[in-house]
Amino acid sequence: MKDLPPFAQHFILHWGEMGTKWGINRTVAQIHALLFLSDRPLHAEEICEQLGVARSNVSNSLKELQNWGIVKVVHLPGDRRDHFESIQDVYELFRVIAAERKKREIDPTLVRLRACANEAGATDNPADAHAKEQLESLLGFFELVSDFYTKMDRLPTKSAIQAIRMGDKIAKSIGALMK
Amino acid sequence: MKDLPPFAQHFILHWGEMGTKWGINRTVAQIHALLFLSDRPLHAEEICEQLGVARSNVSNSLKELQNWGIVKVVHLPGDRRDHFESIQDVYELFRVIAAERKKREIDPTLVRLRACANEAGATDNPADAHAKEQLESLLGFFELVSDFYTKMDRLPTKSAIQAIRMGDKIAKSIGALMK
DNA sequence: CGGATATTTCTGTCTTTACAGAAATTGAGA
DNA sequence: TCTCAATTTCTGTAAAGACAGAAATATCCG
Repeated sequence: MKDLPPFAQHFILHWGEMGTKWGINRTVAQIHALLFLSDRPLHAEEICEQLGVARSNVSNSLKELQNWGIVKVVHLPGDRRDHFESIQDVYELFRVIAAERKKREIDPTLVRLRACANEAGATDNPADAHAKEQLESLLGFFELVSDFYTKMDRLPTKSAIQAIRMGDKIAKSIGALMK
Repeated sequence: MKDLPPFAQHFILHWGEMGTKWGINRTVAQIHALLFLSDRPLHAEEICEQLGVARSNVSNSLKELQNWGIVKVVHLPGDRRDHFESIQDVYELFRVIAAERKKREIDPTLVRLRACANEAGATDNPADAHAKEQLESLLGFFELVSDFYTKMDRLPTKSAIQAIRMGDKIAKSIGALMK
C-alpha cells in the first residue's frame, strides 16, 4: 500500500479483517475499501500496485464485487482499460448489500424453513413436537426480518433513517397505549 | 445424522451452510442447529454420533458456541458428563448474536473509523478530502447502527417486534409531517 | 487411592481457500 | 488485418482452516 496515507491503509486493513467475519475474502474486502475511499475510478493495475496483489487475484475479486452489485465497470474516454468504482453513498451501499444478503441467505432460508416446518407438520411423532415448534418460531422470525427489509427498502433514505432513529420511542408509545 | 428425522437433517445442513456465509465454521453451525432443535440438553458423545463428527471437533466447536454466548453447559443429576443446550427462544438467540457481533465487529469498527477520521482530519492534503468524507459518512452510518442496536436492546421483545413491524408506517407519517 | 470416564490439547493430515504467475483469450487501435 | 494491450482462465502451490485420532490432563466414583 505504497501511495496511500496511513489512515487509508488502516481503514483498508480493518475492512479486510471485518470482511472475513462476514464470510467475505480479505482481499475482496480490501479492494472494495480502496475503491470506496477513492475519488475516481481505478483500473486493475492501479489496484494491484496500491494493494500489492496479483493481477489475476484483482480480476477475480472485482468480479465478485460486481456480483455483489457494489462495484461496477466504467469506461473512461481515451482509455481502453476497464475502470472500477464502488457505490459511494453509504446508505445505498448497505442497501445493496442487504438486498444481496436477503437474496443469498434470507430467502433460501425461508424456503428451507417452510419446507422443514411442513415436513415436521406432516408427522405426528411426539418426539418431533419441540423441533417443529422451534422451526416454526424461527420461520416467524425470518419472516419478520424479511418483511422489515422489504418495507424499509421502499422508503427513501431519509425516512428510513428517521424510522431507525425513532423506532424505540414509538415502540414505547405503542406499549403504553396497549396497557 | 442417523437418528434424526429428514426435516431436522435438512435444517441442520442448511444452517451449516448459512454459517459459512456468516463467517462461522459449518460444523459449529450444525452443532448449534442440532442443539436448537433438541428438546433436552445433549452431551458431547451424542452430538458426535448424531452428526458423525469427531469428539475433539465437537469439543472445540462447543467452546466456540459458548464464546458466542448462545450455548451453555448444564449438568444433569446422576450424570457426570457436561450437557449442552442452546438458547431456545429465537428472539433471545438473535439478541445475543447481535450483541456479540456488535462487540466483535461494530465497536472495533467504530473505534477504527474514529481514529481514521481523526487522522484524516489532521491532514490538509486536498487529495485526501474525498477519503475523509467517505470515512466520516461511514462513521455516521455505523454510529446510527450502534445507536439503533442499543435502543432496541433495551426494549422488551414484544415492543421491539412492534417497532420493527410498524417502523416504516411511522417513518412515512413523519415524512408527511415534515412536508 | 486407583481406575475409569470425560474432556482437552496436540499432532498430523486432509481439504479448501487464497494466491501468484503463466498461458490463453479478447478487444482496441494503427 | 495484425499487433499489442488488457483481461480472463488455468495451473500449481502455499497457506489457512477443518478435521480425526492419539496423547495428555482432569475429574469422578467405588
